[in-house]
Parts: sequence; C-alpha cells; structure tokens
Amino acid sequence: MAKPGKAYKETLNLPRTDFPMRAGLPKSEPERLARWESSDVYARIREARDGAEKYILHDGPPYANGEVHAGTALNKILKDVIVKFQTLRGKDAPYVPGWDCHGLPIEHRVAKELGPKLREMSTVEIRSACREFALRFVDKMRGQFKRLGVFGLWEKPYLTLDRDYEAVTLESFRALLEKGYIYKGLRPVYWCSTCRTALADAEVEYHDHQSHSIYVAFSVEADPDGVFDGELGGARVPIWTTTPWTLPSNVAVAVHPDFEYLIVRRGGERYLLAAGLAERVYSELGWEGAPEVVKRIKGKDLLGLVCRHPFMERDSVFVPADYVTLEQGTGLVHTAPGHGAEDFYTGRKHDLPIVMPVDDSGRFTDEVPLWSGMSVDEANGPIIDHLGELGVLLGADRVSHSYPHCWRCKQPVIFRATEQWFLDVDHEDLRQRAVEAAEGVNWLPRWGAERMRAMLEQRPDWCLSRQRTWGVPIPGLYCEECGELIADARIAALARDLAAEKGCDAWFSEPIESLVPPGLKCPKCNAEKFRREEDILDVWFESGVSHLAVLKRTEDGLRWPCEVYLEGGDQYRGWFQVSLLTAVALKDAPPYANVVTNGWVVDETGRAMHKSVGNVVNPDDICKRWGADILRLWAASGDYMRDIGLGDEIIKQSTEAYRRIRNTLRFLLGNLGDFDPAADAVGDDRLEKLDRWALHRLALLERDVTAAFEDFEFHRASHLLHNFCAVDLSSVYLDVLKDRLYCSAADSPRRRAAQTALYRIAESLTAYLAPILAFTADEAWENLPGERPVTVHLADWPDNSRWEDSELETRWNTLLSVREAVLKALEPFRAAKRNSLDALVKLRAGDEDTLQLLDEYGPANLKDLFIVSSVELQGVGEVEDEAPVIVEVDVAGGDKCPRCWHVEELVPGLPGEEPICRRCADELGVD
RNA sequence: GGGCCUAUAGCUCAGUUGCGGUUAGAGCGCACGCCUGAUAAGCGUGAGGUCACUGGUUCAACUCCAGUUAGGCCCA
Repeated sequence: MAKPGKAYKETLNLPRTDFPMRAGLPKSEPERLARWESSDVYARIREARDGAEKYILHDGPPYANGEVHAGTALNKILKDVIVKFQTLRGKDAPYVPGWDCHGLPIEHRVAKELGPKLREMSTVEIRSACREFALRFVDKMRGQFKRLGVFGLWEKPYLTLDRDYEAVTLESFRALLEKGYIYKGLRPVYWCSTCRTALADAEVEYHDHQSHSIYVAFSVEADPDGVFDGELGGARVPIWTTTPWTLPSNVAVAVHPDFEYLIVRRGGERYLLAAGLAERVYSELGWEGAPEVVKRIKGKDLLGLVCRHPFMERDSVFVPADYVTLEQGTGLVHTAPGHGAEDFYTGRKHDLPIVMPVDDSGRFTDEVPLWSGMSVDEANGPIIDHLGELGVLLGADRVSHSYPHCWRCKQPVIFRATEQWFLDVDHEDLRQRAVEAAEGVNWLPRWGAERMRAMLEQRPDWCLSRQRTWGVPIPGLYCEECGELIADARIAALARDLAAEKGCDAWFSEPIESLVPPGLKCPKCNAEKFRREEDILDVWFESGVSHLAVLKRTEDGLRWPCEVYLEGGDQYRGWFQVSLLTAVALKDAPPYANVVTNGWVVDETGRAMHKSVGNVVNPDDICKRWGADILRLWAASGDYMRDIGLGDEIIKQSTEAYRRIRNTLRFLLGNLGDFDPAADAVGDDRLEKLDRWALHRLALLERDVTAAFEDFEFHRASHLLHNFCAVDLSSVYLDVLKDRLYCSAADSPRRRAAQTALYRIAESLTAYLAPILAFTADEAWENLPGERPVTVHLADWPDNSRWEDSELETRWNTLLSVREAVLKALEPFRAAKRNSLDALVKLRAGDEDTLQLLDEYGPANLKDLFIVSSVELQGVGEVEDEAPVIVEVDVAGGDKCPRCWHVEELVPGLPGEEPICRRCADELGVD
C-alpha cells in the first residue's frame, strides 16, 4: 500500500544537485589542483587581469631546508587570501614565491650528510652539494605550498641562488660600497683555535668546563670626583674573571650605574665593591670579620675613576653597563672589548680601544711580550703567577661552569675580535632616514610602527660578513705584499658580472687574475698581486635586497615598490628591517606600503610548539585528513595578528564551520537545479518582501566582508560569512523558503522569484568565500547554473549595493523579533509532539506601530514566516517585558493537507487521490 | 635579565574610528526537544562569563593608570 501523500510528493520540487554533501576534500582537492595546473589557471588569471591596476604582494623567502610547518603554512595561506581577494576585486595581483637558499643551516646539514668526505672536497664541490640540497627542499616545499591551494608562479620562483639574483646581490653591495656605506672593522666572534676558524652562534655547544676563578686588584690612578677622598694610596678596585688570559686586553672596568657600591677598609687598603656582593666577596676571599665600611656611593658616581692596568702600560677606565649583575664577582666587571660581545658594544659606545693580541691559533702575539707564543690556555697559569708576584692577586680558585665548545672538535672556544665587513647604519644619516621612511608605512598591527622605530634606533652597525662557504662571496681583494684589504666598487662590479654569467662559484674557482679589475694596484704599496676575500655575505643581506632582485621582474607583472609584506613578527629584526635599510640606502624610499605581521602558531593551551613537547601540528597531516580548505578556514578564522592556536579541538571546530557553509551552498545549488538565470529570472518588482530582505542582508554582508578583506582582517570576514549562512540563510530565509520552493509550481512566479534571489545569493556568496575556501568555492561555482568564467578565481567581485535598504532593515528587525517571540511560544506546543504547522498563532501587538507593521506584512506572509498554518491579528494588548507581542498558540482548524502539510480546509485533489488544500490544488492545476 | 606584545563563555571572535556610560553579545560546541521533503542534513529552546589577578583614578571601569600572574616574539 502506498504511503499516504506519496503521489503528491512526486509533484514537489525537491532540491537536486551534483554538489555532494560530503566534501571528501583529501581526495577531491588534489584532483582540482591537477585541473588548475593543466589549465594553467595562474597564467589565465594573469592574462585576464592584464593592464588592470596592480596589487603586489612581495613574498618573503622561507628558508629552503625543511618541511612546511604550521607557521609557514599559515603565512602562505594568508598571503594567498590577499592575492585571491585582490584578484577578485579586479586587480592585477601577481604572486612570485621565493626561497632563501644560502646560509649556515644548509651548510651544516650538508656537512652532516657528507661526513668525513667533506674534508677532501673543494669549496666549489661543497657549494654544489649545498645547491643540490637547497633545490631538493625547494621542490619539496613547493609541492606542499601548492597543496594548500596557493596560486603563484611556482615554475619560476625566485631563488637567492639564481645567477640573476646573485648578480643583484653583488650589484647592491657594489652600490652601497660606492656610496660609502661599507667598511671593515673588528668584531668579536666565537673562534676555535684548533680548527682555526670563526664559528657562528649555532656552531657552538655548551659543556661543563673547569675554569680559573680569580680576583684581581686594580690600583686607582686618578679620582677627579674624590671617590677615595683624594687619597689614592691603597685605593684598590677588585675585579673577578674566569679567563685570566683576557686580562692583557683589559681596557676598562664596568659598573652598574644604579647599584650601590661600598668602600671598605681592610688593613692599610681600601677596596671598592658592590654592596650587594660584599658578603659573598668577603667569604670567597677568606676575609674574617666584616671590614669597616668607609663610604657608600652610587655606581654612576664612580665613572670618573681611572685605574692602572696591573701589568700593561695602559689605563683602565670606568664605564657604565646595564648587564653588570649581583650574581657573581664584585660588581666591577673586567672589560676587554676584543674578547666579548658585551664588552665590545660597551667599548664601541665609550670609544674604548679594541686590544686583541691573540692570533688565529690562539697564541699571544708580540703585543704581549711576557707570554708571546704561548696559547691562551697555557698562559693562564703564568699570568696568575705573575699577578701573585705583583701582589694584586686577591684570590684564586677553580670553578666548573657551562662554557662554549666547538661543535666539530669539541674543544673550548674563545671570543676573539676579527676583521669583519660592516654596513655603517649612520652613514648619510641612514638610520634617521629609515626611521622617517618607516613613518610613511602602514604597519599592522599598529604597534609595529613603534617596534620598528625602536629597533632601528637601537640597532648596531650591520655585520655583513660570515666566515662560511655557502653564500654569496664578498667581493674584496687583499694585497699579497702588504696584506692591505682593497674594497673597491670596480672589484664588486667585476664579481657581479661574473656571477651573472657563471654564478657565484666563479669567485672561488676562477683564477685570481679574472677577479682583478684591469690596472688595479694596492693603494698602500702599489703591488699588483692579490688574493681573494673568502668571507661570504650575511644571508640577511641577500633577502634584504629581494625587493630589488625580484620586484624588477616586470615580465612577470611585478614592479617596485610593492603594496604589502606579510610575515611573522620575528621579521621586525629580520626581513622587514633589512629590506627597509637597503631600500632607503639605495632608493631613498621604503619598498612596501603596508607591512602586516602574523603571530606565532601555538597549541590549544597557548604554548609554543616544540618537538620535545610533542604538541606540533603538521599542516600536511591536516590536508591529508581533513583537506586544505579546512586549514585555510582555520587560518582565516583566527585573529592572526596575535598568536593563533592550533590543535584537535580547533580543527574540529573548523570542520564544523566548514560543514555548515558547505551544506548551505548545497541547499542553494539544489534549489537552483531547474533554474536558468537567462530565462527564468524575474524582475525586481516580482520579488517578495522576504526576498528583498535576504538581498538586503546580502548587500550588508558584502559591504562588511569587503571591508574586512581590505583591512586584512580575515577573521571578521570568516565570521560574517559563517553567520550569514547559519543565521540569515539557514535558520531564517531558507527555512521559510522551503514551502515556496517545494510546493509552488515549478515555473510559478513566486518560486522563480525565490530562485532569482537564491541565485544572486549563491553566486555572490561563492565569490566572497573564494579567497578563503579556494577549493570548495570553485566546486560550488561549477555547479551554479548560467554562463560564467571557468573558475571562481576569475570572477569579478559582486556588487549588490543596490539592495541595501535601511528602512527595510528597521521593519525587519521588528518582524524578526516577533518571529522570535512566536518560536519561543511555540516551544511547549512542539514539546507536546505537535508540528509547528499544526498551530494557529494569535498575536496581540505591544503598540499600534507594531500592529500596523504586522498588518501591512499580512497574516498570509506571517504564517509563512513563522512556518505555522494560520495567523490571526487581534489588535493591541498589554505586553510583558520587552516583548513586541503577546503570542497565543492554538491548534489550527481544518485538516492536514497531504501535500504541503499545512492545516487548511481541503478540496478535491488529483483523481483517485486524497483531498488537498486550495493552494496545492491551484499549483497542480486541479479545478 | 631587557624591549615589544597578548589575556572577554569549553572553542573562534565582537564589544561602536587609539576618546569610560543600560542587564557584556554572536556563532560553534554542549544539554533537551522537534522534523524525517537540505537527512552522516535541517529547525527550536536552554544552560554557559568575578571581562586573567590586585590596587588606584572616577558619580560610573571590560574600557583609563600602576603593579602582579600566565603565555608569545625578539634580544641578552
């Protein structure tokens, strides 16, 4: 026996679409990617936007040495959202991705892979292994980036190891040299005396080490401020050190300006020391009984003091330093700028000489005649003995502490000032000009402006050289005769041309003659024999000129300067800053108009992700398990300008939000299955009030979403889009519309009106979603009826502004609040297992205005809006609280129509079938 | 240790232009219920907050000031 109403069900227009409810993204996305690739969608977009206003996002190059982690994925997705949005807005928005390919981490990994073989290899061979390594990872990461749905010129990215790029790097160096920004000076670096090489920070490892621990008394030689009351006999300044060998290089004693110091009397001598360390010093030196305190004095009042070096023909002056602590020593810190980073910067600040009497093998030079030829380690003992003989050794002991060792030979390293190349940040007022240039940039978030200014103001000169192999060589020559360094723009020009022609390897492999400009002579001794500089450039210099190397690629649509940089917050010190410095120095303007910062990806509890903690989330896994659109939705839903959480629960939420959006699209598409916009769309005047409301909401959505994308606030866009789907559409418009869509005759004006609005909404919504849900929006696009570009990413941004209507908004706010009250009142009815369509709703309005509004909208429309069978308006009544109406729910009179389920008076239906309501009879053409 | 930043329901975010003013909102999730003509869907109702904490300014503080705690980035 047929189910009652089955014949009528056949007459309904139920949704039909090929757009599946279940997305199956892990499978469908790669297929779509393959189609995009085979149709070369990036090139087609570029062609379509040829001649349009440009919008250029310049990609910061990730380092080509690993997997794409969550932070890189976030960054790339955000960039892609910008590029896709600007493209939809009609701009010509090319995207040329890049990689940072030189540098220590790759060199290290390669050295590890090669093992002992490394020692037998030439520089060029090692470089070639590094190149291969870098390219391998570029390939790997490129695949991962593409998987995220990021559009770009993937087959022609920029690589800092490309010849053209290297040539620009060298040209930039040449230009800076010519303008006088480059100089060579001393700077302390980690130095392994065994390997006779400088080490980078990453190349030292810390192990426990036994060191000496000695207290040495310096004698006061000058006391202009009367710290010792003009009596210098027996006035002594004790310092503490664990490296006696650095004493020959002492030039100063550092004190903390804010600490309190004491002068204490012991025997015939008076000692200066920090009050906070006094007890500790007494006990370390074995002084019995507390000495008499003669005076208390602030550190900053000691700065006029001058000591005599205990055994060198030199003074040692007092300088202030914030890093002086009360943890160890005497609060009077031995300062040797040639042998320590802090000492060096203090020395720089106070114009102290850099004494550095230690050669490459860690032995004293003739500058220290007493121990000349001795290694610093061997010299420690004799130095301590000598101090003892001089009567200035207050105490000597051994301590075990953590000390830097060479990562390769495992021997302790020393800190040693060596010659390095620098960029003078204050030449031609560069620092100040950079600060001013930064003021013209739009920093997001706002505090970025202040952060950049502070960093520029504080930063020291830029050390450009590295004693490594894998990088761009510094184009300098040394005179073979007198050792003079020759930094000449002509040498750099030659190196540049050589790099353009043969690559940078040529600097290391070509005979020296081809590196020497014709006619070059040593400016000092006139000799004509040279050897090449073997230092390479800091990789930050390379990425710092990317705006010059990359934005000049006009053939790929680029131009200088660009609209936006978008990177993690660590780049204030890095790429944002070095790009600004080189741009201001060479082009006198910033390379970017906007600088946007993304925060760090942290776990759900807000902690940084670490392998050791086990809270790392791999973006590849998410793509495999859920799909790239889920990850994209995650990236676009969080406020990425602060740290953004990622973990199971957050991804789950992302999938839920995705499902809601997807199902909404599916419903829209399903109800457009028989709709041809060219033939079936109705004119504005045929739209119903509810349709106009929906289109008005669409216009508001469009306005807000557009602004959110323009302002780089994608999380606002995501929330707006999701809420529109969940609230405006799903729970109001679409729910109410079902009756009209299903029960009206397929070609009836009422149904076509609904479809006209739905079509407009579906098409627009798909476009708004496209920057975020790059795959899903494209899939929906394909399932829309009508003529359109092959991909949503070639669409034009919709313009629905004509539907915006603020008067309508006000009326609907009331109507919707009445609807809310009705639904609430219906709840007991439904709880009694009654369908809302069984209900008759009686309304009394809170005031005349509301009554008039309801009356205008009409009971027939109201019953549709509430999804009940009947509505009666019963004038004005006394309302409770803020409610706009009093609602009374009754059982509707009549019978349930087997076709539309409304309770009505029934009339004869189809021949041989049950009776149906008047409306259904009309729709079916029954007389 | 220093500089900068962040903190609103279980989760993601709003909270009216960098400027105090009703009972701090939304969606998701959750609980309960409905529907079975969006169905591994859809609808409804409901419970969730000492606005990190402590002081201060004020008639009034999520909002302004100081400090504390927790977390993040950079540097040491």
